[in-house]
Amino acid sequence: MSVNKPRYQELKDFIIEKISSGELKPTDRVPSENELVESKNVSRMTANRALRELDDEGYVERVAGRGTFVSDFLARSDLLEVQNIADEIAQRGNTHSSRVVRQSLQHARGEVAEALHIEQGTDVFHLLLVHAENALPIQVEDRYVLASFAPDCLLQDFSRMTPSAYLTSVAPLQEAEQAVRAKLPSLAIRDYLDMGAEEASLVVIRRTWSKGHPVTFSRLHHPGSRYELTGHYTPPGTLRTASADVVQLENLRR
Amino acid sequence: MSVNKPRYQELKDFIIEKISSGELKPTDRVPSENELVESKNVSRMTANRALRELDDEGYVERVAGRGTFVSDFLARSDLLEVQNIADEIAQRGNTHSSRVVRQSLQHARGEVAEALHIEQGTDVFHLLLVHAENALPIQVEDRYVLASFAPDCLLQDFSRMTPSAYLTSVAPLQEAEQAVRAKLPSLAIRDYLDMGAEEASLVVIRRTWSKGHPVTFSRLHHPGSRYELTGHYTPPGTLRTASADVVQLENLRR
DNA sequence: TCGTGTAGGTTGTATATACAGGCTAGACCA
DNA sequence: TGGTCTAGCCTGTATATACAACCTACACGA
Repeated sequence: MSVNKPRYQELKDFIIEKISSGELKPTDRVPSENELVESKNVSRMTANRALRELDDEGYVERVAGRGTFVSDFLARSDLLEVQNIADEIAQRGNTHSSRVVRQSLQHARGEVAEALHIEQGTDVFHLLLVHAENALPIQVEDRYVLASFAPDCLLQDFSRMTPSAYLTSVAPLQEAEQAVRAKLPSLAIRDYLDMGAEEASLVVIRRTWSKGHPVTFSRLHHPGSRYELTGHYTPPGTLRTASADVVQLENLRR
Repeated sequence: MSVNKPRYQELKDFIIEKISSGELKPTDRVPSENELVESKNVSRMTANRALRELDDEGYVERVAGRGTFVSDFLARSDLLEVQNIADEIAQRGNTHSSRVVRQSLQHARGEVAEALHIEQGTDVFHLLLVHAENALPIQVEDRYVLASFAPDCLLQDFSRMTPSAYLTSVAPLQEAEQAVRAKLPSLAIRDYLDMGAEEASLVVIRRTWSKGHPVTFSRLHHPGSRYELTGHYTPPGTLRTASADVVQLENLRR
């Protein structure tokens, strides 16, 4: 254990703690370099390095002349881009619409309980939505949300705000894990997505964490003939994604 | 155009240029901070920032007391990890084997010519391999390689070294773009992969750049019932995460 | 009232300096 | 010969200082 960590790292941890605890929310102003010089008794260059690295890592955004501000997760995170299909569709200049098929309280069982790290029978909300791009169905969102995480989930109108937008408003999502599979769709899925008989579906299975615990588990079904996931790599290591004209999401990274 | 870029950025560009031009190869020693102070007439802190950021970005690795060295692309790039299925299989402790179905010179047409940004009829090598994990077929690699990029491609024994390992030995691959799709396999693919009649395939379509030009285009077909792509995201913004690799489905079968 | 100008805070960069700690080759000694 | 020690290079961090550019609120004047 590094008992003696560098002072710039202490500063970074100090800021990160304020962000992840909720004391500092997106768009909030972060102490300026000079304020850190005062309060933390460090030189300005040390404060500068801490804030600059937090900027590089995406925690904050800095504007010369104005200050340093907590990043707006909804606005800039690629994680969110992956999650919110409404934004993806809007980015392509198309119209998003969605239909809520189910919005109910259930007791978690089997795979869902396992994925969310909860006991069998724990309360979860079950959401089933069909998302459409220009009226053409493009995704079936089959989602389970830990009830204790978002108690007022049943009161939301998810035809107006997507579940992922709602969930990120409840608390910042801090980690996500996903798997992509190819499957033949069930009859129900095929029906929702208006798919042909000889068509495969692309399924994204995703789990999202907040504050160290998984809070939602979802299966996103897409018609294989109309949907693809795209990714773009630039070495070394880091992946960036760009929007394309086709229906797209992005996956992977390093 | 930013005529005046910061001096630390000039230093970074200077080093990156030496790396991508091949003048500095993986594991080669990079000029030390003090050497840059001398040769570039900057302060040590400026040289330090340049080298430290190159380290953060993965271009180089620094060892206190020894120096700064060019990263070994093959050893650490996730781009490579994603590409070389043999390594992925080995990482899971399993045995990789592959069978070369086709290894021939062709004239590029249609989609291939378009993907590689070349004229119709330009020489390309066509490779078709079946990769197996513990003797179970897992991937059909259908790859086109720009002939001028790797002239001795037909002489290679790809049952011993995978095409991607060979290609990265010819020149570092600097960029990759991929799309993931779900499809019903053709009869040939289904046969190669030993798939059932009611099974979808997961297809990764990838294009890789070297020195600013696309040099290979490939379609990687996987059996949908046995394989998935996984990814792991950690916010904020920078999806700097675990490798995106092909993983075998185990307990997730239903 | 409305526009202009500016003072002062903020980030961005660059330098000089200092000390700590890691690593290695070569000097030195037994 | 073989082991030890150290000088000298390297990175890692921290500070003090300086100047530029940017942005905003507010005072000022037409």
